[in-house]
Amino acid sequence: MKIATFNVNSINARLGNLTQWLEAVGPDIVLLQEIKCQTEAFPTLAFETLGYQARALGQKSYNGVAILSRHSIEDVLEGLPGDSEDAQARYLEATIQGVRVAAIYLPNGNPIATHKFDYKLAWMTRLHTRAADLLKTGGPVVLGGDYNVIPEPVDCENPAEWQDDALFQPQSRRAFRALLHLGYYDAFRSLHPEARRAYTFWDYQRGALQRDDGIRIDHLLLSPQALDRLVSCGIDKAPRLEPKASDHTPIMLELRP
DNA sequence: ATGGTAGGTTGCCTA
Repeated sequence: MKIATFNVNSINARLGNLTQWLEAVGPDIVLLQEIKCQTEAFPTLAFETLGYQARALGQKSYNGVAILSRHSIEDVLEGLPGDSEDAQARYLEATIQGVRVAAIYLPNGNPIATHKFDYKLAWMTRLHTRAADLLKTGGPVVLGGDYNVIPEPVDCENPAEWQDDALFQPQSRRAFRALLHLGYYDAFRSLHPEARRAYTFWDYQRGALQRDDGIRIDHLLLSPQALDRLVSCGIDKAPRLEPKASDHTPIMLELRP
């Protein structure tokens, strides 16, 4: 079973790019972020035509997550537990073929001297709690999404450039590491410990793509039971090179049955 | 030190 995560930066702006990629690659499950539309406005029909069911959790203008699946989507959880006041659409969880999956759009957190960074860290604390609960089920769990965290210096081309950025702050990196210490595995890093210049995001600005000035911030975290089934994991750079591309590119893994 | 690009909304915010 192939599971991918892809921050599309507007589902409507990316409909052509995304459907082309789905047809070319044929993932079983796709975890989407930044759909940037309201739940009811999600273009479900376009995906049903390609054989995918869809579940979305959106809001006006910003954020928004969704799950596409060739298999039935069950036991959906909308929103990250832990703060009933939080209206931002950043978390969607479901069971597909016995695997518990989550589409995560972790807050960016910039600028760091503002409440936005506090919100990011608080959100990561809530994610930690939820991730711990999911581990206790003892089943396969795949937490995929745009974590907005550069885990290590090797996960960016130019660490100095990110020194004052929320994505590379010690607190952000520590909170990401804490998820691993719970017992989760970074699928890409587990299989490719020595990989360099393995990026999932290149800014639209300053010719970042042309200079390969990227960062690895889209991650697939696996419970031990999912890791046991891990066959492969890779970043597909091709979509980022297409016209009208998202600033992110998908990362995908395969689980054996 | 600044501003560069993209998307959605609306006269600007987020990334």
